[in-house]
Amino acid sequence: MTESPAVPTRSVGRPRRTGTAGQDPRQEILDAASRLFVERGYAATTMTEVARAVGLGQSSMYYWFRSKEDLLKALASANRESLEVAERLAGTDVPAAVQLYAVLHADVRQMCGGTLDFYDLERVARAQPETFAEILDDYGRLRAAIERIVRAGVDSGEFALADARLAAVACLAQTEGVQHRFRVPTPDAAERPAALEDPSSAARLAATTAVRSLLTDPAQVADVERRALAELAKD
Amino acid sequence: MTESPAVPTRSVGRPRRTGTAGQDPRQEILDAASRLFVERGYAATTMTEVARAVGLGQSSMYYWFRSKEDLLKALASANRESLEVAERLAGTDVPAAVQLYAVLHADVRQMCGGTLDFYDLERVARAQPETFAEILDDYGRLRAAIERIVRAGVDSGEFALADARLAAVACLAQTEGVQHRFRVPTPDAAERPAALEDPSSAARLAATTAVRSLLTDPAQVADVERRALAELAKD
DNA sequence: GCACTCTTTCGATAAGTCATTGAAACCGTA
DNA sequence: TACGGTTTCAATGACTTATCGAAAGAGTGC
Repeated sequence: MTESPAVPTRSVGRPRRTGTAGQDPRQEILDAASRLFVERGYAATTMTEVARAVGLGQSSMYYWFRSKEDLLKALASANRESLEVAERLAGTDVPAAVQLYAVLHADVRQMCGGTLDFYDLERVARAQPETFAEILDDYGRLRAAIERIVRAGVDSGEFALADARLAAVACLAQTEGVQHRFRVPTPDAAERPAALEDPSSAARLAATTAVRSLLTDPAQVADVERRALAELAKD
Repeated sequence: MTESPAVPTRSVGRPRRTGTAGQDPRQEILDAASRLFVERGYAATTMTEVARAVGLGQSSMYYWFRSKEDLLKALASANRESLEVAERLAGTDVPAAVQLYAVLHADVRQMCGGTLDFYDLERVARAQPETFAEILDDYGRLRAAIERIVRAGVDSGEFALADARLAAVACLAQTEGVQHRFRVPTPDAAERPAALEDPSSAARLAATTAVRSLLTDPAQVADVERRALAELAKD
């Protein structure tokens, strides 16, 4: 019986009332919070509930995280995958439509894959701009990148004439809206369409819709999608 | 001095500590709440703040409204203008693209004109389905109406082949997303584009984008817009 | 002037939230 | 066995929504 224990239950510090003991409390808190945030949403989840889920008292939560917002921040994947995609494709001769599709697809996939509703995160981030400076900054850079791509597409004739700034806002509104609808069942409680079952499907819907709304020749959207997915697979 | 008082200050019931006296406290509460919800958002506004704004004590709020959600509900315009538009155009020979544009335009205009963020309202409504049954029901009917229009458009050849259910979700995601971005400054704190200054502009952006993403021939969107706005002006 | 009702407001209070603080409990080690 | 480091807890504060009974006025009939 000299095996390494399956449950190390490392015992440092005062033991818990519940008797439980995790090997990595911080991670366990993140896991539980992640689960609960998905189930009930950020605002409706209390620190007491998260604490109980990992066998801790409410006040002990604040040993591992300074605040509830801190917990949220730790769950928010800071660096947007979509930004990396945008920067990787920036200098290349990949058509603007393909670039836009790839960026939007990556954006939606990441948002849907995470445990947080984008709008929840946005609300808290806007209330604490210093704490979430990195995330807010990333958002601005993503918007600027999309704006550049749209402008390039208009110049090359791929996209119909449009206000690039407005088009970028519309693209992001689309991705964020689809993300929300992916995460939250429709208000009328109708079942979620099968095509919104997984993050990739949601990403396809949002990217296809947004790119199609800009294309001069919408028939090309299938081709654009194919090439964009190929680009994304290059990682 | 027998003039009707400019400020009736009707005096029924125990006088207020503040000395103030409104002629229609319920309406004054709604006005103050409306203003504060726009400024700080629903969640961040406390009943105490609303009470103070109208010169009442916190607990007196509950004489006029059963709860904070009740206050929200009173501010949420129950019947969606967009639904009336959809029903009015339903049987006519107005092209599907025009119908869709008109419905989405009306939807966004109403959402942006109101004082509540759609997502705030949705969150509360989902937590209290019985109380907000009417609103949730309206949402379902709107979605169904959009689905019908999309289906008709695909049949007539105006729209490219699409899953009507999914397309409807994408349309609503677009309108809701644009509404949110109209209401809340972009997270990166960049100034709001001039074209998002008023509800009608936001409505045009969302409707144009959504309809264009469906049209077989996107060049027709200008014409569709013209006809749709003409239809809306018929009221 | 005096009860009586009706409307409206208030103060006190309950229960639940996030967050802080100082003490307590356990480990390893000198 | 005393001491420092780590982790937990109980107690508590400030703030929130919400409830309750009492209180303060107007109007009415007498």
